[in-house]
Amino acid sequence: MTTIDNDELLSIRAAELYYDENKTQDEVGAILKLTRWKVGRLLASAKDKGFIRIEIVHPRARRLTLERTLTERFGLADAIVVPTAGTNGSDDLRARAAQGAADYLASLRPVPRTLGISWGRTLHDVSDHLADGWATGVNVVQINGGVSVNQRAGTAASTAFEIARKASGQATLLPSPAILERLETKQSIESDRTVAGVLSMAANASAYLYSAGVAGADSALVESGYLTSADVDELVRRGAVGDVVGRYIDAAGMIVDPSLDERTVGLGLDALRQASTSIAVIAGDGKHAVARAVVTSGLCTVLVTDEGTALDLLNPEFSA
Amino acid sequence: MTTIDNDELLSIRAAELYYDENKTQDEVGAILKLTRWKVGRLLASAKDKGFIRIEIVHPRARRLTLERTLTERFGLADAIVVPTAGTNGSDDLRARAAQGAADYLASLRPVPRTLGISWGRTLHDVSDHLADGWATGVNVVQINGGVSVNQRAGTAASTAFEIARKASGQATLLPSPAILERLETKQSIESDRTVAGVLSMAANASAYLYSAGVAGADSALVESGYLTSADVDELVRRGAVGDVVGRYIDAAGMIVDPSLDERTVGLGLDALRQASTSIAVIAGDGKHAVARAVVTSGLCTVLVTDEGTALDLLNPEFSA
DNA sequence: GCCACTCTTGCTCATATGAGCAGAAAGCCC
DNA sequence: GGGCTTTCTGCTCATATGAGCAAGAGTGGC
Repeated sequence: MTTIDNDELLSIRAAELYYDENKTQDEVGAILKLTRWKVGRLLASAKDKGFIRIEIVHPRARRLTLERTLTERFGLADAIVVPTAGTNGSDDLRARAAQGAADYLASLRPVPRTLGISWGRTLHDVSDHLADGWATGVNVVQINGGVSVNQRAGTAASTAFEIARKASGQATLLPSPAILERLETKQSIESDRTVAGVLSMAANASAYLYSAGVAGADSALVESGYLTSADVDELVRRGAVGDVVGRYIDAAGMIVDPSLDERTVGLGLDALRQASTSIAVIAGDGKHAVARAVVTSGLCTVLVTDEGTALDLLNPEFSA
Repeated sequence: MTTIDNDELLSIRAAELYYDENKTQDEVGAILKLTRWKVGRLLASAKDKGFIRIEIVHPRARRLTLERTLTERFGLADAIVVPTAGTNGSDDLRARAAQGAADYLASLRPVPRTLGISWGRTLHDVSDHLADGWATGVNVVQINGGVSVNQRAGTAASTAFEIARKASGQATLLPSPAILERLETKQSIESDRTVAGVLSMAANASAYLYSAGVAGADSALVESGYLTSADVDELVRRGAVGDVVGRYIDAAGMIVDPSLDERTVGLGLDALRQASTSIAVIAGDGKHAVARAVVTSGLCTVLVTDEGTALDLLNPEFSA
């Protein structure tokens, strides 16, 4: 038979009486024929041997310890980690992270005058979870192109409008495709007064909020028709792990295909890296690699993610 | 967006700081700008809304609340419920229950002078988990037949010897097949002096310890060759849910096939029902139905089981 | 607007708990 | 066995927490 230290067993019995039956340490002592100090010590030992697990089960709970470790390890200004426990599939998880991002955004001080945002499912979820009046007078500007190619892009516009409306601010769309076929077209559209104005507004935003996509056939850029899935396969072959504001990066956070990148309209990644507040919302099991690339290459100052992704980031596989 | 009461959210934030970051309620109050009394109240509300889950993770932990409910609901003398959390498959679960039964047996007062036992995988596990010297001078007697048909029955003997050895007592085997083909053979073997002696010893045991089998092709009685799987199928068709000391019972705890039962050697079920201490060890997802039959028909005074079975027993499906 | 009612808040006070310490017990080396 | 260190035990005392209460803040009826 398995031999277990007798004190260990006692500490379990004590924990059962103390936590499950809410008896006082004194009462537990009486039952187990121990002094109440001994009981206190047994409980303490059970705790630090990890036999007592206290979990906060709530969709809006957070994992503060993980958050602290993340900020320290990657030099972030802040991290928000939502728990995985009790989620039903990735939609649920994304919704939790979106809620976390919404809460964070609402608590951000100073309140940003202008908020630059990307678009996509995650951003749409964030707009959805923001409360009416989350702030007042925040203007929202799109930082990458994608209007009116199809419905998906339509939600891009509505995301911006929604976030702005709920903060009684103005939304400014970037009236341009995400990626153009020819460099010249891209250059001329960028020099158009309207587009240039939006881009400069985007460049001067006080904070950024964006998500990241996985490099794969279900990528938003493929669904929106800017790239074919063969294009994405090729990018993956060249090391792409995902896209950030329409730009494909590799594990080191470097642009995978510069010629493609030059034809992509919107804020450059360096602008995100230099921003004082740039919030990345990246959650889901499939996004571990992009999340790592974003965080390690300094693309964000604040990361909003889920427990699983956070644990993966802290996994010692890449540590010093 | 989902509307959640603001106090609820605050109580979650408070719980994170209090439980995960072990701050004092005062410190939490300072952070959330609340008085320490408000924090106390928020924590209390989080607790009773069930947002705080405290779990004791240890193979030898027990579920005292379930145990109490079981004893009350079914009028048992005692119940032992081992947790399911963290088990790897049914072997692990059975091992935990066996450990629980061993612990219970060792703590039983008064110490039984004679212990009647059945045999099978579960009982073997119990013998394995008993500590050397779990008691002194306990004699063990088999209460149902099954010696020397094959190895499985061989372990039947060793189970008895092991339990007795560890308590410095004698083991007495029941030298008879479990089931005989003809009633006359059964009657004559029972009247044999040796067998009759063992049976009377069994009938006078101060406590009984047995398990129950599921009525199915993998039943121990089939594996041991006493029944064919067709026999068992027929028993199932007639309402059998499982067997106890070699006797098949239905959901009401009644003998399914009296003519078969008359050819079965060993203690009758009524003897178990009248015993002052009869401990049933029944664990595993497949055994919910037998467990219910055993408990509701008063076959045991003490039930050792797992969380899943306990919850099934308390499931209001059969309640008043 | 005013009263009766309930719900919430901040308190006092009793109790439960953890830190720290001195003596007891148990190993351990010789 | 004697002296040594190390661990364990039961204590005192300071602190953290929960129960209970009275005053305050809302709320609805009229």
